[in-house]
Amino acid sequence: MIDVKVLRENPKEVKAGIAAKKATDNVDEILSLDERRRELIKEADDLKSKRNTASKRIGELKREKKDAQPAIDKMKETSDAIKRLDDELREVDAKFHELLLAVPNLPHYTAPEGTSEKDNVEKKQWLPKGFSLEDDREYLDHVELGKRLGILDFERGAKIAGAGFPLYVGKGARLERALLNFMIDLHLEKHGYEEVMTPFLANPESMTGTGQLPKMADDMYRIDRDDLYLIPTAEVPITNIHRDEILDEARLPISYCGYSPCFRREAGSYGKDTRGFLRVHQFNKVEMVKFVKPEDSGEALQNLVNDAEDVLRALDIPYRVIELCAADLSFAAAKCFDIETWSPGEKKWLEASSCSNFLDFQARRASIRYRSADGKPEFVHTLNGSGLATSRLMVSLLERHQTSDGGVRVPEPLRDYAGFDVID
RNA sequence: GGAGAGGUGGCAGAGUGGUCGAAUGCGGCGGUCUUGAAAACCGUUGAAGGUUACGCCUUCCGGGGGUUCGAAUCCCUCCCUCUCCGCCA
Repeated sequence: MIDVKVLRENPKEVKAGIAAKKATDNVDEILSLDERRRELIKEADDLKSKRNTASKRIGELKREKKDAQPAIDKMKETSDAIKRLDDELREVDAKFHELLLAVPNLPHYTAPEGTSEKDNVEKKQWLPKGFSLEDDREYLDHVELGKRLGILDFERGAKIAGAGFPLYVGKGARLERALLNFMIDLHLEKHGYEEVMTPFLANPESMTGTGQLPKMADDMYRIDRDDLYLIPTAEVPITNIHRDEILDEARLPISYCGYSPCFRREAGSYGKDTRGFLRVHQFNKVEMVKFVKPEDSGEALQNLVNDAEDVLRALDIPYRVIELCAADLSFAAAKCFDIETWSPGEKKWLEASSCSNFLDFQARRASIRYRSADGKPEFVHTLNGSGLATSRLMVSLLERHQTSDGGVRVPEPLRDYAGFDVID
């Protein structure tokens, strides 16, 4: 959530940020509601002050066994007036909050300008030794490989739940599990994260806290009778661990890492990237989340990206890092780097990670604060990044490490986890 | 799922219609004492909003709504926690 004070004082900047994100500009409406809201608060508060004084007086009269009726009759009018003002305030305030929650985070001033994903900036490319993107070798794609080796069964997954719900079989299932465990252990042991395992369903408050609601409502699976959502990412439960808390300054920075399945309806993207793992309704992901002091979030984002990259270097998988331009930033993000892995079978880059700095945007929505040295509670900055999502990572892994005879060589760091060196 | 009990400040725990933002204890912070520390004693110690100034006002006792001149206290509703029973990985 954006700071109302910023909105009041710099409406032009806010409008520019909204425009850069190609979001709906409701700034003027918010400002007029804010003005009305403050008028009502002032009027009501003044009357309440009166009421409190008179109320005390009535108490005194009663105790002295004097006639309090005239005072009570008079108070009735004041009370009615307060009720009317509070009723209107409630309406105005609800609308005000609703609109405020719909304002996206503003792009960070260092985020590249741009009008679409075409303006994203490639920051780096990492290729394994001896690997070339122009390799003219014939690569089988992951769907073909998975079928031949009997490790992925998309047809039966579809039978069980529907298209986009993958079924892993045999060494496929075990490789997936190995991958997840390897990534989690790497982040815990080498990068200093603390592991969490969270609920995979979350309530509307949590979804609003991280910014999935209200905007992404149609992209989530919802369990109507319990008013719960299946999480689209572990970012939601992990960030909400500290919702409505004031943390001790000494506890920061906090770095959590956790596995979760992710559920996405992918509404509106039917027919796009439908093959195999490219776009699925359920996938596995290891997520990293950080809570830091405001002055540390810039550096924390760099570390987050590096922690994710580390996985790919260890697995010897080609990747590149992209910085998203303002127009391509998600609703809550101020700055974001995507990591894309190379798919030799598809001959294209696949988004396998997204590392974002939200500044105080989520913290404000979820009320996550810390007590600073001078004793005043302040909002933390939150960040998160995939480290990484296995679905697309699995595509790159299988295709990149396939052998000339149609098998797959398991990257060295995964062998102990998997219990085998090759799939053939 | 059924029955019961309960949700109050960082924690524990009083408070059943008016002087209650809320006793008391613990913890935290500051001070006195001390060579230093402990103990003891004294003081202080929540958040949000409004106004704007460093003062005043308002709100907040699980969430929401209501009754009343006035609600932590009464009513309705939802959520959560605990105990017992049932079911179950």
